[in-house]
Amino acid sequence: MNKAERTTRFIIDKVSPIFNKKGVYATSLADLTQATGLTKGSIYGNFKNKDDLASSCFQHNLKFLQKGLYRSISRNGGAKDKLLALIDFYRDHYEEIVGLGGCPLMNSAIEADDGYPLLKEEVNQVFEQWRKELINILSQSQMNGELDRSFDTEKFTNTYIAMIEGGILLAKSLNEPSHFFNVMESLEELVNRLK
Amino acid sequence: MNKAERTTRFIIDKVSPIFNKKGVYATSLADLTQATGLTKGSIYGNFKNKDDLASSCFQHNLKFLQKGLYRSISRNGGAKDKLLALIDFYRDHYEEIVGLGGCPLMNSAIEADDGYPLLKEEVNQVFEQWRKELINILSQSQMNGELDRSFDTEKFTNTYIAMIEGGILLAKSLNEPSHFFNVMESLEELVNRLK
DNA sequence: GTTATTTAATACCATTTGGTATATTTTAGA
DNA sequence: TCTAAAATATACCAAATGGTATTAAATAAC
Repeated sequence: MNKAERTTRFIIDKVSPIFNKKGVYATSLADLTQATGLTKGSIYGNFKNKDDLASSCFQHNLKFLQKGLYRSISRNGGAKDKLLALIDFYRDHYEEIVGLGGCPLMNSAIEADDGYPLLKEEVNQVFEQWRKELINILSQSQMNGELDRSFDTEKFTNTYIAMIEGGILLAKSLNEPSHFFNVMESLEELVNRLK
Repeated sequence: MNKAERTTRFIIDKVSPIFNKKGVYATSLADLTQATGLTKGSIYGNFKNKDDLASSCFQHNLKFLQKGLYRSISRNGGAKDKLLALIDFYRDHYEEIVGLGGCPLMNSAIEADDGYPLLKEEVNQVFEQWRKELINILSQSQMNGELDRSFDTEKFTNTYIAMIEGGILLAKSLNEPSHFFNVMESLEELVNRLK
């Protein structure tokens, strides 16, 4: 890893939480130079522009959650086990997510949704990827006979995602982690009741 | 209603959806003059500053949803009926909410959550008000005997709110209303299953 | 219709914004 | 160690920002 790669990573490490907390637009270059201790010239030597940096940071912020997703769904067991494992992942890392400024997918979705087409496209891809993976394990579970064939996999997937995101929103806003754990309990019951 | 009041309302009408879509910070005074056809001097004659205007617009954007809440919970019947009525309200007005730029509570919560303490306080109050009202009708329902006394009213309330907000987020981001209706179906089943 | 007052438009301000061309320093290879 | 190349800092720019003091116009009371 040469110098440039090292600074590139350094910048992403320092800047990612700021983008996630304040939003890309509201974060000024001055914020970035202050957070990194570098100058504008240095930052723009490693990134084409603010959007380029923002995109890298978005992907970086997501890596953590994507790891959790893939670790959960690649575990042994049926669909229920995987879905419960993912719930546990969110439970175990709730404080970490809050510390980083909340779910980057939600934050970016809100910032991007009316305007900001570049970021919006990235957000959509991640949402769709998430949906696809969940629908997939539920469908497989239907073929295995674990779940009934009449079961609406997409509907459940949308509900599952909505509960996680909505739970984070409510709990983080009110600074009351128990609200999130409440929602995760409900979701757990929903998963356990699947058949 | 004198001239000043009329322009004040006119400004709020024109500006509220912009604030909700773009966010307060990302909305420039130029956006405001363009949207209203008025000049900065005129706008600042009616509002102390941008934050003052943003606060008025936030309240204005919420009025619509609050009306839906209070119409639903003041209807005749038990807790289930009220909760189902509110779900129907969100179903019936989903497109309207999207057209306005999404749920103002969610949008403002995300923008306010790290920094922007003024808006954050308003967001928290609305969230708490919503929670209070739902917990209230569920508690009353427990006393009436409609619901079991062991039932966790707060947990259900948090889940209910999370599903609505999460559903809007997912569906609006992917521009797929059916995702929201999916989540509302799940929520409806959850309510119907209460006992 | 005249006038006092309220409301809106104009013209301006200092500051900050994202971005860049150039100069300097640091790095790494010979 | 010397040097070419790469990485970083400096100094600058035009445009846009939120905000305001002042001027002009519209309103409402008499």
